[in-house]
Amino acid sequence: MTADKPLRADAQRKREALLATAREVFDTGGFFDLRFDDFARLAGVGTGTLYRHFPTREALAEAVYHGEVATLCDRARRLQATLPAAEALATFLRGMVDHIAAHEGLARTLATLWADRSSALAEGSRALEQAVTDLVAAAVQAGAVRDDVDAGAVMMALHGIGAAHDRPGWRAEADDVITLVLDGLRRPL
Amino acid sequence: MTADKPLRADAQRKREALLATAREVFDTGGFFDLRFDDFARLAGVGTGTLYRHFPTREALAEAVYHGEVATLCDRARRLQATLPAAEALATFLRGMVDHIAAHEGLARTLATLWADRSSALAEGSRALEQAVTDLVAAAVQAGAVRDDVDAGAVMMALHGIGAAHDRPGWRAEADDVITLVLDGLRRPL
DNA sequence: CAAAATATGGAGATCATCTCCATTTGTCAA
DNA sequence: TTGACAAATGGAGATGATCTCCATATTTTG
Repeated sequence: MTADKPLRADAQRKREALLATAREVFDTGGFFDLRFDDFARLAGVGTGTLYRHFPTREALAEAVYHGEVATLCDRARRLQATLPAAEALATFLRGMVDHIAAHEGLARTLATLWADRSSALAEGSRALEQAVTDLVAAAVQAGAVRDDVDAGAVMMALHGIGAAHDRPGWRAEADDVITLVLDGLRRPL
Repeated sequence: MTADKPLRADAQRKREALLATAREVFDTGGFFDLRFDDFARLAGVGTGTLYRHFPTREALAEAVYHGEVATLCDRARRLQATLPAAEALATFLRGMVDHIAAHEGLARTLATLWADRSSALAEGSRALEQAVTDLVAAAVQAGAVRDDVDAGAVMMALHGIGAAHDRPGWRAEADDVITLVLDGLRRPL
C-alpha cells in the first residue's frame, strides 16, 4: 500500500503548497466551507493538479489530519514514559480537551469526517486509537483502572467531545465528560 | 413562530407523502446518499413542491427526527414516573443504545446533522436534551448522583455513541461508554 | 542535448441543487 | 352549482460546485 513512488521535483513542490494551504484553512475551521477548486487557486496550482494529488476533499483532510494525530501520539508516548500509568492517562485526556479547544478546525474536521464514515479518516485515526489503547492498557496493568471496559469506549467519548464542539458550554461539558470517564474507569470497590 | 397557518387539503397530502417517503429512507440510513430531487420523484411529487415544503435536506431530516425524539422523550417521562431516579436514568441510557442500535438511520442522521452544526437539528434535539437533564436532575435530587457535572456531559457521551455507529465493535463499546458514565456519575465517597 | 517520462493548468463536461412561473387544484361566497 | 380568487403544483432550465481531459510544459534519463 505504501509503495513509495519516486515523486518528481515540481510535483513535490506543488503537493507541499497544497498541504500548506490546506493546513491553514483547516485550522481556521473553514475547511468544509471553502470551494474545493479554490484550494488550488489559493495554493497557486491548477485544479487538475489538485485533483491528481488529492482526489477528494477527504483525502486532503486526511493528509493534514495525519500531522495532527502524530503530534498527539507523541504526546501520549511522552506522558506514558514519564508518568505513572493512571496519571498519564488522565493527563492525556485532559490535554486532548485543551488541544481540541485550541484547534477548532481539528474538532470540526474530525466530526465531519467521522460522520461521513470517511474510511480515510478511520485509517488516520488508527494511530490515535492505538495510543489511547496503550495508555488504558498500561493503567489496567498497573491496577489503577478496571479491565472490563474497552478502550474503544474512551475513543467514543472523545468523539462525542469533538463532535459537539459548538455547544455553548462546550469547555465545561467536555471537562465533565473526561471526569466521568476517569472516575468511571477507576477500579470499582 | 408556530403560527399554524391553515394548510390546503392537497398540500397536506403531499407533505405527508414526502414525510412518509423520507421516514422510510431515513431508517435505512441512506438519507444522505439519495439525490434530494429524488425524494420528490419517490414520493410522487414535483421538485418545486418538495422545496416549498422543505427548503433544505436538513429541514426534511428535522421533521422526521422530530418523531424519533418524541418517542424517546416519552420513554424518558414514563421511566421517570415509574422507577427510582437512579434506575430511571440508567435504564434510559441503556435503552438509548438499544434504540440507536435498532435505528441505524437515526444514528447516521444525528451524526451528520450535528457535524454540520445544523441549527434545525440543535433545535430538534433540545427536547431530548431536556429529558436527559430532567433525569439527571432527579437522580441528583435523590442523592444518587454527584451534582458537580453538567447533564450536557451525558449528551456529549451520547453523541459520541451515535457518531461512532459504524465502528466494528460498536455495540460493546457503546455499552461500555454508558457503564463509564453511570459509574462516573455515582456520587463519589 | 534529445527523447521519454512525468506533471501541469484550466476550459468545459457533468451533475446535484434550487428557482420560477404557467398551469392545475381547492376553497368559499353568493 | 358555479364563478372567482387564492393556494399549490410540477418540471424545465438556471446556477454553481465538482471533476475530467488533454495539449502544453517541466523534469529526468541516457
